[in-house]
Amino acid sequence: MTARKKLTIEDIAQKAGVSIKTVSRVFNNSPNVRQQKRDLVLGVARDLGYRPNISARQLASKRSFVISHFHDNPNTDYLSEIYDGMRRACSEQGYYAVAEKLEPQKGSYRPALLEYLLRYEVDGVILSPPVSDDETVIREIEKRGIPYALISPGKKKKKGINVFIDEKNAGRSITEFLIERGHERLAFISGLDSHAASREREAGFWEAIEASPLPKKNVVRLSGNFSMRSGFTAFDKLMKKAPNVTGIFAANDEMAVGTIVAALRAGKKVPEELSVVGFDDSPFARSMWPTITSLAQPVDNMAHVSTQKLIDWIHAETLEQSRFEFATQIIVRDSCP
Amino acid sequence: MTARKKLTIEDIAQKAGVSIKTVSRVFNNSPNVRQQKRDLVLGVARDLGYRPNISARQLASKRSFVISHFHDNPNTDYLSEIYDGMRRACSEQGYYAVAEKLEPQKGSYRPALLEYLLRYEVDGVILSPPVSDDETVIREIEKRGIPYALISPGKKKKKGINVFIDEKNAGRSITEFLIERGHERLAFISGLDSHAASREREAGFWEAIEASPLPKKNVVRLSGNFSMRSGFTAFDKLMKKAPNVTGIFAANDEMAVGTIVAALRAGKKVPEELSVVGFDDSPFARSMWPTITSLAQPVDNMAHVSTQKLIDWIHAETLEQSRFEFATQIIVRDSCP
DNA sequence: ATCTTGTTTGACAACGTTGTCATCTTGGCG
DNA sequence: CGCCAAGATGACAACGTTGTCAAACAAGAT
Repeated sequence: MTARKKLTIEDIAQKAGVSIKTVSRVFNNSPNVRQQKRDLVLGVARDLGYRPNISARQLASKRSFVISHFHDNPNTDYLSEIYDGMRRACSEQGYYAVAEKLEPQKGSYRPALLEYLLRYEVDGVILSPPVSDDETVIREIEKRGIPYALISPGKKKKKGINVFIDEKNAGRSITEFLIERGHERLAFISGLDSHAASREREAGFWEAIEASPLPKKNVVRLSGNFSMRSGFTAFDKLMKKAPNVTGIFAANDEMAVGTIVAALRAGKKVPEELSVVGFDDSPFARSMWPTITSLAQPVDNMAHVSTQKLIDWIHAETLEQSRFEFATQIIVRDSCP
Repeated sequence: MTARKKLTIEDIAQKAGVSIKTVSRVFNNSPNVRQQKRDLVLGVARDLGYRPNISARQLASKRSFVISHFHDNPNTDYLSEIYDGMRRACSEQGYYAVAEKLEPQKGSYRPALLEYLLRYEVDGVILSPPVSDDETVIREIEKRGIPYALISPGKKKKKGINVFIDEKNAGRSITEFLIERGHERLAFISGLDSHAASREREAGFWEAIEASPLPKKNVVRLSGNFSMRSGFTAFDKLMKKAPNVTGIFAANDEMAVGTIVAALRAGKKVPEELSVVGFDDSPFARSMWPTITSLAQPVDNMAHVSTQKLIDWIHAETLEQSRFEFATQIIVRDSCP
């Protein structure tokens, strides 16, 4: 049973009574094959359990069938969701999904990236924040004519695929959520200003404030860096600056956790005395106590779609639609019910 | 500059004045090549920047150059460390590292795993806990003659590579650490009993207790499931059962975080009134407040070594040493200084 | 019917390696 | 000095696909 003979395109061709080239066409969705033959070949292939040999394909077609995700974000939950989405799309199409971490050495990612592109001759690249904001890297990839997708708050000028949520709008809507719950003294804890996402979320926050009757002096802005620890620190500073704040919007869930921990330590009850909302709907948000109200973005799906579109692009060699916006959702939990 | 011609083995052979077969031998570390020629070829290859074409290699040698990590652990920090270690080892040797998540459907992982093994014909497999404890899966892999490595508390009977730490000893030593700090009323919060690692850590805990003068009635055992939330719940139960406990050993860091959060909420000061130690030295341990004393295992290095040894095994077709034990280290932080 | 044009099909040569096997060196030994 | 075994080298055929191009076929126009 182990010694099952390996099937080749030739076996299928013979069994179906066509040439190997026709089988090849069928498996590549090439045009100019009669529907009847297509079905026949597909049927035979399914019966015998045939799968095209990836290496031979690579060699003959000079493509690598590798899609590579370059990242430099320490949030492994986020990365793993992206990888899952990629993996699904890749496996549907017989591609390899690989992930490559970029070490931010002296602000330049290029050595590792170039080495990689050359070595594996990847067919497509996916970038996630913050490296997806790095113009140099994008130029480098464009220069080589490699199709790419950015998961990133989209500026419209890029050539590649761009999947994104409207970060500003999302920031605005979760702030409005806070305001609607009756909070009149608010605080925003920022992430790293170098991340476009953080800036956008903050812009949304201020939009909501402007649009509300709340006086600006009731509002405090603290800077964090996306880490749990920075949420913690921010809370302590907040208690000095504005101890009567009742609603906090942290630019991600990790900082929200930090904030809540600090609040508990300081004897503040969450959510009775202080409401906190986060962003990302990470596993933290579900497993913290109290569970955290957060803004969810469909990361897995974004990765899936971007990979699919990337593969379409590779095949078609032309890109019709390049920008894909995704809807977000506020997940209401205990930290701001 | 983009149009740099692609180099093949033939170019190197010509430039070095040898046959392509000799170049091939050099790049495969095959025996029977004079050292002088070896150096010559290597030199030419370096000068020209030649890299063997992976697909052609795969096709000709009938190997896939893919090492696949199968996992079913929700801890993405852990997984990502493993992936990093793998990736390093793979890239040193021109292999692909891929990771595949297994959905535990009705207790059987086989469909996805088999599909994968057949499809990509992986050269080697790495399993991490808990799937590394699944005998069925291991048998399935052995049946196909695929070299594999287990990252797992090692039982000695397996055929494959086994990298591990002595979980029991580690559990014992961090418990001793707690006892040495003068704690006399202790609690242990377990992970999932289905994980060998959790059982071993607990065994170590009890060993330390037995070896100490502490009466067993001063010791409480609570069951958790490795989640932050379960640490939280465990603390609440603990306060009912044994409110005067002063030292807690949680079987992983996430539960330690949960425990500390619950303690803060209950108004207990950590570490002044309650010390907590965790296990794994995950990013949580560093970013929580207070930072968490934890037992670190060299995951990245374990993954790196297991991948290297796996590749050696693939090349040698025989395995000389199969068990590799790694040292652990207690990282002292604020939660139990 | 016949021609034209476009669609469908297949034969065969790539693709860049490694495996096999035959041949050529080298060095030790009688 | 010649012989032999072991080591070093190379020629050439795989490996399983896709690309190219020519041939066969179908359908519509004349």
